[in-house]
Amino acid sequence: MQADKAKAAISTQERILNAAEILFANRGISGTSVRSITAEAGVNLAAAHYHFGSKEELIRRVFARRIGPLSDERLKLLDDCLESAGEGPPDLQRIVESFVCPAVRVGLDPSKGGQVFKRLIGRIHSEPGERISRIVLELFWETARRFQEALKLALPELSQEQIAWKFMFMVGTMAMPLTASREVLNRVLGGEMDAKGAERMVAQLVPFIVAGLRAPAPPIVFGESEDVGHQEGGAVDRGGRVGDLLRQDPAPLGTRDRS
Amino acid sequence: MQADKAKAAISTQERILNAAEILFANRGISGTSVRSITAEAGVNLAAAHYHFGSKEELIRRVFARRIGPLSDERLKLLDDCLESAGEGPPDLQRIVESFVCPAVRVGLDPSKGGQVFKRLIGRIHSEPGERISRIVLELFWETARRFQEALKLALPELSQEQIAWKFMFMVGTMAMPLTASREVLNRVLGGEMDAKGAERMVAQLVPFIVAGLRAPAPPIVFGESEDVGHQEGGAVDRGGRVGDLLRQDPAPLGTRDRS
DNA sequence: GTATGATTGAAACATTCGTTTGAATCGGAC
DNA sequence: GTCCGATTCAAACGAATGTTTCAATCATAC
Repeated sequence: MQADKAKAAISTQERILNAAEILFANRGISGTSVRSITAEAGVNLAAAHYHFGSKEELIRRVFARRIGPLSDERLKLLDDCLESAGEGPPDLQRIVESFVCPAVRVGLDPSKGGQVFKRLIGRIHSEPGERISRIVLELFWETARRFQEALKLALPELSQEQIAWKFMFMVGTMAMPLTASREVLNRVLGGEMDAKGAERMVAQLVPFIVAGLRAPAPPIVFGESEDVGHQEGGAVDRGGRVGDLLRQDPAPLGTRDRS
Repeated sequence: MQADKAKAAISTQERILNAAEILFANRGISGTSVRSITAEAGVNLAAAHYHFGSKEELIRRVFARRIGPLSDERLKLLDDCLESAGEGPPDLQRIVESFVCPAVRVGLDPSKGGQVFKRLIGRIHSEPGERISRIVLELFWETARRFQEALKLALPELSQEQIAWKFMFMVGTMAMPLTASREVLNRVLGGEMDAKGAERMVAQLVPFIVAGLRAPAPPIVFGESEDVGHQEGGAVDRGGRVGDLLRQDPAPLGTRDRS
């Protein structure tokens, strides 16, 4: 009874947002119609436009509802990390965990949509298209800025551009397992993906990112080759081979006929 | 004249594929209509269905045209790498370069669409939706399998699951800068993104991935805490804090009201 | 030249899209 | 009860979607 009441107490707005979230996560945004959202929500079509005005505004609300709390938690953890670091450089791993764990945890909670939120969060960082990326960017930008600042403190030897790229790599590394469909995950992993598997994923993910962030990158040189000092770890470009690889004949990727 | 002839010699099929590629990269797949493709290509609407039968088949052809040569080149570089390694373990950095550089180079070539192909390649690894991910998966799967094998040779101490996750991280790390819209890139980087900037990006990207792959990850434990041996690099989970972070109260991300 | 098959053209197909309309219904305030 | 704003409903709007049709056109072989 109480449960029924609670269920019935879900407002039309929330039901629309919940349905939209599920469909956005599964079919993408352009691939989801307002009609399918209202049908899934069990409400009238006009209700969507009555409460949100337009599909674009509905999209914004769907993402904002999740990005807001997500950003709050990320920034709270980041603040804790920065505070306990005092004057010294903050702990890199804690910065990464502050960014990654809140996003992943939502996918682990079985009481919620489970995979649904996870893929939506993943899509936040991967869904393209000018309109959508602008929505996400404006909601996500403050968090991005704060974490780049923190990375700069933890890795003071890096330039601003290097920080920006590394931050982007971090986002991408995290977004990929979150975005991937269950089908792809099962195929790549060769088995079902469960909550425990997700936990093991994070256990791999954080060290991966931390090591990547710490990796000595070649200074921004204007020549191509140069004896880069520290070979430790081997993660250093060896005399411009990457540059060479990038300058090869690009024909096989170009206008080669494949009619 | 020669140029005109060459221009005019572009078949209708190719013009459709080229236009579709550009629009897919810029607006996404669901966001691109067949009409907009044929309009951009300057051909009749019916030509698309005459040559490709359906939009789905057109999508498949657009991606196959690029993934094919891309996979060929990736695997060729990988074979070179494995061959020169002989019996011993292959060089990890060369494996990464074999995977990353062919994908990035296509975005550096100014004679082609430039950003266009790059974003399409990026989208290959990020565009979701059951249909599309299945298309990409079947085209990409062989390459994924081969590179995971190579990673297993280079990192024999890792389990199959760990290899799978690390491979996924590598794909995500690479896909993010490729997928991101120019607007996002400019915002994050604080300036225009040119060919030289892309080259610097790869110079950061490869060391990031290599270090991430090499990062000692915690063994798959069933308890939560344990003294992990090598602290080198610090990229090791310290006594289950990640696990703790993942098990916190998830309320702020859940059904919190934000009407 | 004609005949033939491949390709293109303009138009329409039925369906779905986002959005709007106006009447019907609901829940409280008075 | 009456009133009124908020909400829901069925229905329709025009535009856009993927697809099909069929005549017109092209290139080429005869």
